Amino acid sequence: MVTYSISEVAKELNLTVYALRYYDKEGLMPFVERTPSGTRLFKESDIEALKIIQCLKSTGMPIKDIKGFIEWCSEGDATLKQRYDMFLERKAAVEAQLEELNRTMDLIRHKCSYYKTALDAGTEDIHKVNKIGSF
Amino acid sequence: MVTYSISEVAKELNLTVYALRYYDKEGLMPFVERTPSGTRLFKESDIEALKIIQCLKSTGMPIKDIKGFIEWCSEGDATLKQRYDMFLERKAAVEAQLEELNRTMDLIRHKCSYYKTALDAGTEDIHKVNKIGSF
DNA sequence: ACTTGACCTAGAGTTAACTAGAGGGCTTAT
DNA sequence: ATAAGCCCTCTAGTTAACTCTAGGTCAAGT
Repeated sequence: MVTYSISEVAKELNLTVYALRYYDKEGLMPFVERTPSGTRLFKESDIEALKIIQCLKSTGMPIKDIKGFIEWCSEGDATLKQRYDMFLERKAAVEAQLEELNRTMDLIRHKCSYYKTALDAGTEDIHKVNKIGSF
Repeated sequence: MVTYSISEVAKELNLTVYALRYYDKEGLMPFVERTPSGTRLFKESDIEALKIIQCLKSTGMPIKDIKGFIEWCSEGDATLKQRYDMFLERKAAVEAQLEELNRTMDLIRHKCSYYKTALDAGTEDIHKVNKIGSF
């Protein structure tokens, strides 16, 4: 079976070996096996699991909660409902984040055009004065 | 002129008075005036500025950088280009975040349907076994 | 006059998620 | 057999962004 070293995995997933070892210490990777001398050997399936972990992290889920999910995974079918509910909740969280980020984007775009206009005019006054001064 | 107390502003913007004072200490609110005895008096325009600050924060911009922007604002038209460029950069950052969040959403949705199927079947094996076992 | 409640500053404490350094062990090429 | 390069653990340090506490001021109501 093909395996990967910690630094290969780090490179592949774009994170540091420190971070990977930290995740392991926090209980996010109980499935990763070791050589007799203690070196971690990552399987393809471990890398897939780490991608799920990265996904959950990017929804804003704290590592402790991700650990809980990993534990559910190793408890088998008895925890299917919890895991399903967790993903539904994550989905709602991401939807909310997307909404907020879109609102943010609107404001940013508005500011871009605000400053474009001001820059073309050479002064910000164009925005302040006109309302009163145009009459 | 209508003014607001720090706790009114905190409630309005959905943050704590601690956070507001922290922002002030970090130089994000040099424009907020005080009574002779030192109490902050927030104007309507201050609240608008705080909304921009919140917007920048939600793009992932650190407070130190936001402070830099606030300083540019008080330096007048000489910094128009910097401010414009900053918003363009923020726009790119948010676009990248939206892209990642959408990728995340895809995976989450996939997991939702994965667990829905498993839950209906009563076991996760439905996903593992079928590929080999269905023949 | 005095109590209440909101305000203030300074500074210490908290939390999450790393990040780094010390000290040490395999494995491989010279 | 020894040096290089990667691996390990343990523990301490870092950073951002708050969060809280202590000790004090001030204005309004009773």
